[in-house]
Formats: sequence, C-alpha cells, structure tokens
Amino acid sequence: MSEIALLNAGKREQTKLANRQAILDAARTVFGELGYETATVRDIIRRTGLSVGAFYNYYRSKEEVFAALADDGARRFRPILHAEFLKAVDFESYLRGAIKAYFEFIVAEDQAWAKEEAHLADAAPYARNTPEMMAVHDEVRSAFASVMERGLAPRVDLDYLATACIAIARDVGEEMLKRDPPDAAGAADFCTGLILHGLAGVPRVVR
Amino acid sequence: MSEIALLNAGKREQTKLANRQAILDAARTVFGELGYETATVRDIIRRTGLSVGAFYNYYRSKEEVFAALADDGARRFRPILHAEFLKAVDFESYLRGAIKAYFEFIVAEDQAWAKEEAHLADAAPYARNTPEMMAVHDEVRSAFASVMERGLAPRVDLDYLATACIAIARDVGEEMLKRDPPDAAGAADFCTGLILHGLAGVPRVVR
Amino acid sequence: MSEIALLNAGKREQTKLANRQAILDAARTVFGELGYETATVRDIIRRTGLSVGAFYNYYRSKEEVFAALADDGARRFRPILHAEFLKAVDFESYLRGAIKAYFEFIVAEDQAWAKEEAHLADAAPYARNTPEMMAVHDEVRSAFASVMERGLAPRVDLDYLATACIAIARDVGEEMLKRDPPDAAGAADFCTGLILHGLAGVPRVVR
Amino acid sequence: MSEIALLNAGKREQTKLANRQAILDAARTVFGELGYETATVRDIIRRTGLSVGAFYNYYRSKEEVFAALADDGARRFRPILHAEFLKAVDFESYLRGAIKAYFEFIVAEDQAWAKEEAHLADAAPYARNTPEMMAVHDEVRSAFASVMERGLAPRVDLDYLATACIAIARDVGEEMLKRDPPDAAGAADFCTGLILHGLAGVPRVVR
DNA sequence: AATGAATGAGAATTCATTCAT
DNA sequence: AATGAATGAATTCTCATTCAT
Repeated sequence: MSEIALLNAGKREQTKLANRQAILDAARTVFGELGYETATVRDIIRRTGLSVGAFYNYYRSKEEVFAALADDGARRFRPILHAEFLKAVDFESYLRGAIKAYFEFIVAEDQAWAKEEAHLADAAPYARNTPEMMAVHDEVRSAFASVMERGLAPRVDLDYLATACIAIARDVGEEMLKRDPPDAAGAADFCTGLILHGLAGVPRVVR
Repeated sequence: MSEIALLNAGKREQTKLANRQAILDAARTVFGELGYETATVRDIIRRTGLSVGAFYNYYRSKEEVFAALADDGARRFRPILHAEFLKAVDFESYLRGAIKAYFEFIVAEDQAWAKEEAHLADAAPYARNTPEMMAVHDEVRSAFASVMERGLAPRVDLDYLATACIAIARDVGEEMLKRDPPDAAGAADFCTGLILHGLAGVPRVVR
Repeated sequence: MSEIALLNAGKREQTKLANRQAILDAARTVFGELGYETATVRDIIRRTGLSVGAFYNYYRSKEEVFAALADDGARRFRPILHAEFLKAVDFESYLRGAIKAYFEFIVAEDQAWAKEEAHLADAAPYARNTPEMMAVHDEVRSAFASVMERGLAPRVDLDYLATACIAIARDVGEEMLKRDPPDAAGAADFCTGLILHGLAGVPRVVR
Repeated sequence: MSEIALLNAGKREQTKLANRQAILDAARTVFGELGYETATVRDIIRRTGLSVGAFYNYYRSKEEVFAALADDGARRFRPILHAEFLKAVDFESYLRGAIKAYFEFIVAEDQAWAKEEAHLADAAPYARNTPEMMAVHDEVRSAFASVMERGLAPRVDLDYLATACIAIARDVGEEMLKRDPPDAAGAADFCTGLILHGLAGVPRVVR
C-alpha cells in the first residue's frame, strides 16, 4: 500500500462505513414499507444509489441485512432500555421510562428517513413486528420477571404481560408516528396509564 | 355440458359453494402458516384437491382470496361482536364480552386446521395481523366511540385505545393459542383486567 | 374430467412426452456444444420453442436434466452393451462388439441433432466426457472384470484398462463424428485393433 | 512512485515476474480443481495473496490466463517431449520415452499443489483436458507423422492414433495421480505396452 | 503498479396467471 | 366448470471487469 493510499485509508474506510449504514437505513425503510417478503434487494439499493453488486459486498444476503437490522436496532435500543431498568425504583417507573424511551427512539429513527409513511398502510396492511421489537422481546420479558421477583409488581402471567405490553407499545407507537407532530410523551402517558391503571389511568381528552 | 351434469344442476350449485368454501378454508390455513407473500396459490389448492385452474374460477387472484378471507372472518365475527355490544350494560361488560367472544372464536377456528402452529413462528416471525382482525378494527373503534358517547366510559384517545385493545387481543390471543389447552376464558380475564384496571386488575398467579 | 378431456388425454400425454424428450434432446446438444457450466437453461429451452417455465415443469433443475441425460443415454446404450457381452465368446469378440456398438450408437444419436458440430471445438475446447460415457464406465469395468475372472483375458490393471479403453472410445469416437461420412466400422476396427494387438494390429492406410 | 520503489527498480522487475508466475501457478491449481467455468478469478488470486486488480495488471482476462497456462505447460513440456523425439531410435522408444516423460511431468506438477485432488472428481466430473495436453496434441501428431514418414512405424490413421494416444495418456495419467504413491513408470509401462502390443503387451498383475 | 470497492449483465429458479383441451 | 401445462416477468445472487484512490 502506497503512502498516499495509507493516508486515504481513512476516507475509504469512512465511505465503506457510510455505505454499510446507508444500506441498513434503506433496508429499514423498505422492510418497514413493504415487509420482508415483498421488499426486494433492488428496492433497497435503489434508495442508496449503489449497485446490486455493492449490496452483496456488504451483506451476504437479503436475510442477512434483515438480521443486521434487528441487531442494529436492538444494539442501539437495548442500552437505553437497560438504563431505564437501572434507574427504576418500582415497576411503574420502569414501565414509564421504558415506554417513553422506546417512543422517543422510534420518533428519532423515523426522522432519518420518514416522509413516505403514507405508503405504509397501503403497501403492507398485514406485515408488522419490526426486527427491533422482536429482538427486544426477551429483554422486556426478563425485566418484568426481575421486577416481579423483587416483589415490586404483582405476580401475573409473565408471557401474557410481556406480550401485551409489547403489542401496545408497538401498535400505539406506530399510530403515534402517523400523527403530525408525533407526541412521544403523550403516547407514553397513554400506554403507561393503561398498563398500570387501566382505562381509568388513561389521560382524558377534552375535545 | 354432460347429461349427468344437467341432471344435477342443484348438486352442481352445491359443489360450487363447497369448493368456494374449501378454498377459503385452505387459504386461511395456508396464509396463517406461511404469511401472505410466502404462501402460494398452489399451496392453497393442494389442500383442496382442486386444480390451479379451479382456483381462478372462484377467485380472480391470490389477493382476492385474501380479501375474501377478511370479509369472511369479519362477516362471521361481526354479528357475535355486535351481540356483545347490544348485551352490554357498560363498557366493562362490553369489553369483557367482546374479548371473550373473540378468543372463543379464534380457538374454534384454530381447531379446524391447527396442529401445524409450530411452523408459524418459524415460517413468518415478522408477519401478523389476521385479515379478521383488520376487518374488525373499525367495528371496535366505533363501538368504543358509541360507548363513550353514551358516557359509559371515560373520554380518551379513541384511536390509541382501539389500537391498544386490538393489539392486546391479537397478540395475547396468539400466545393463548400456543398453549395446550388454550384457555380462552383465562386469556380474556387477563386482557379485560388489564384494560379496565391495569396491572392491579390482572389475575394473580400463584405458581 | 369431461369425456372430451378423456378422449384427448392421450394427445395431452403425448405432447408431454414429446416435450420432455425435446428438452432432453436439446440438453444433449447444448451440453455437448457448450459443456455443463457454460450451457444455460435458456440455451436449452430456446431450441425447444418452449418457455423457461416449461423447462421447470419437466425437470426440477439444470442439474436434473443433466442427470436425466446420463440415465437416458445409459439406459438406451446399456442393453446394447450387455447384448454384446452375452454374445461374446472371448474378450476379443466382446471388445470389438462393444466398441462397434458404441460407435454406431453415437453416430445414430448424432444424426438427430448434428449440424452444429462446428461450434463444438470452438465453444468448449476443454470440456468433455458425455454423461452417457460416465454412466457406462462402471458397466465396462465390470465386464472386463468378469471376462478376466473367467480367464478369457490376461489379468492386468483393471482400472487402467477400463480407463484407457473408454478414453480411446470416447476420443476416437468424437474424432470419427467430425468426418464425413462418419465410419463407425472403420473406427471400431482401429480401436479394437489397437487395444488387442497394439500398433501392429491397427489397419494400415495406403494414402 | 515512492522513493523505496525507485531504488528497487530491479527488484521491482523481479517481483513482476514472480507475480506473473504466481498467478499462473495458482490458475493451474484452481482450473485443475474446479474447471474453467467454475473457477473464479477470485479463487485464483486468493492463492497468490495479490489483489483482484493485480490480476488484471498481469493478464487481460480470465481467458488469457487459461491460454497462458496452455502456453506455459506446453513451453515447459515441449522441449522434454522433443528431447525424447531426438533420442528415439524407433517408434517404440519414442513412445515409451514420451509417455514416461509426460507422466513424470504431471507427477512433478502435481507435487507442487496437490493434496486437494479429492475435490476434483467431486467438483467437475465432466470437465477435462488440461491446457497442456491440448497444446501438445499437434506436437504429438507431427512426431507420429515424422516417425511414420521415416518408415519407423506402420502407416496408420494418424489422427486416430494421435487422438487415441493422447486420450490414453491423459486419462490413465489422471488415474495414476489418484494413486498413492503415483507410479509414473508403471503407468508408462502400461500405456506403452498397450499401444505397442495391445492387451498382450500390458504388464500382468498377480494379485 | 496495487488495491479492493463498485458495477451491472446474466444465471437459475419461482410463481401468479392464462389458456387449450 | 375443471384441468394442469405453458408463460414470462420478477427475484436473488454471482462474478468478470473497471476504476478511483
């Protein structure tokens, strides 16, 4: 490698990272819009301006980007989630923190690509469950388990609870993103209230 | 048309209906197992013993069966749901009735094909939302609206509420189906309790 | 199935068989011209006038046609070969019979498609070994073994002998096909003579 | 150009040659293992430690290395072959010498990379004819012609003879390489015996 | 020269849909 | 109507070759 090349290695490496990330971002959008099956590799790379070949330089298969997407989302969200877990003094504070954190996370994500959310409902009315959510499921479940273990929350059916909470967060989160502007705090209040105290705990609207 | 066919015009008509239903049932199973994209028309007709050509005699496209499936599920479930609505004296009774009815409905549906639920998670870990649920969404939303209108429930964000309730019912329902035997009443108690009174309202487990 | 359909079943079945054979024949030609790797499925079906899809109605993969080709060639040649084996009174008569039969076989095959032999050397100078020959290899080897067992031929290195004989038959056979007209008997005499008595046993040419 | 490079112009030239040869050697191995079509340029350069780009500095295309390989093999083998021709007093001695030389040549070549010969049959059961052999064909043919011209061998069909001899040498040679250890002399005796005197001239085995 | 990322034509295969029988 | 072979667009992935650094 020549001296010049050595000096430029940084720039090269930078481009590679940027491309890798660009593909990941495009994949997130496209999978989000069309679902795993319907989305094609061409759909993904079209958004990056790269070539089909380039895609396969970065990911070995369509399946691999999908997995990477889950890893990526989970890797970035998990620490946030865990921080809430550590901060929490009781179940209520954990739940409120976790859900708010999640909604803020997806709003931030959404900003990056957003705009074409219109297509969403239209294109894939039957595909859901983001890779991120899937990856986080176990995290949530065991956080709940731990909280109950410590007597900070009533002992209830853990699988149902985790399932229900994730379902609420996922779908209300998605609903929130459709609003302009999306109100993470409001949505979090709604979900937390519902889970903790049921209908009675949910914020009233005056309208 | 052969002589025999002419003589059996009535039976013919019957067969037509039976075939139409057979395809619909097969489609429900197959879409359930594989998801819309992964499922093929051949997968569907294979279960009916009919031919590919016959499929297109009854439905114009793969998409159309899917839509018909939603209609079918909704058509059969909607009256049940509405009966609960009429029976209900307050929001609580409506909710409990509706959810219990839904869970019993899907348990019954499940019996028909079931068994290969194992494939499910494996085959399409990221595709959900049964056609039935989708079709019922508006129904539920307007039932909630009506209930609130009548002052039987606190005024809250309706879209969030409908979304959350459907999310819970869908996912906890799915979770319930994995258990052996599936306990519709128990799951309904869980969901109703959660929605009405939050965590505190959820049945305890002793374990 | 209607009466008409029943009556036509024969014609249908006939077409299917014809297509299957057409694909096989096209595959033989194309693999012969281009070699397995270079030949594409489209190359094959282009010769049949069918569509890509039709190819996959008859064979599950490119690999499968290749295998079928071997089976086909072997299935048709093996009985001929075996007949020679039974007819033979000594090694010499077996060898002469077998080689002559082989040459006549490939001349006959060649007639069917022929013509584009010109491409051959040009297109794939480095790919050889027809599927047929490969399938027949073991047959030949065990025939040799049997003959030696019975003391009808000297005991020599069997693998070398089978290899050498097949090599000669294959390549001289190919050479013969290039000539116009191909002289199966002459080529067979050459090979038999060479194998049995060496150079001295080979027919002289006057030129 | 860096200072160091300027100082080492001579070494540079040397490196160029070494790289060229390294690529050629790698190509021989890889083509041998996988066949021309299956082998990729990356397969080749991977063995050299060079980069894809470097490959194209030395050879304009995959096809060109293949041709160069033939040239190379031929260039190295031809003198050996010709030496045998000059040494020979009659056809017998020429043939024995040539074949033995060829077998020793390929055994030596094989030593260089060898080991993974197992893959061979597995990877490309239907592709053969080393570039070397192809390049030598004419050489052999004209040597035979010359020998016959001089009355040292009976006049026979020259094309058939050259074809047959090369076929035998190629395939028995390949067979020999599979044995451990490969016995060049034994295989040469076999082939020479067969070609000169036929079956009767082939070494007996006792077993 | 060397490097290795980028390119894009092309390969095998699938599958919704059509259509002759 | 029923049948199932035929169609061909579309999909994933590969790989020779080019090109910016």
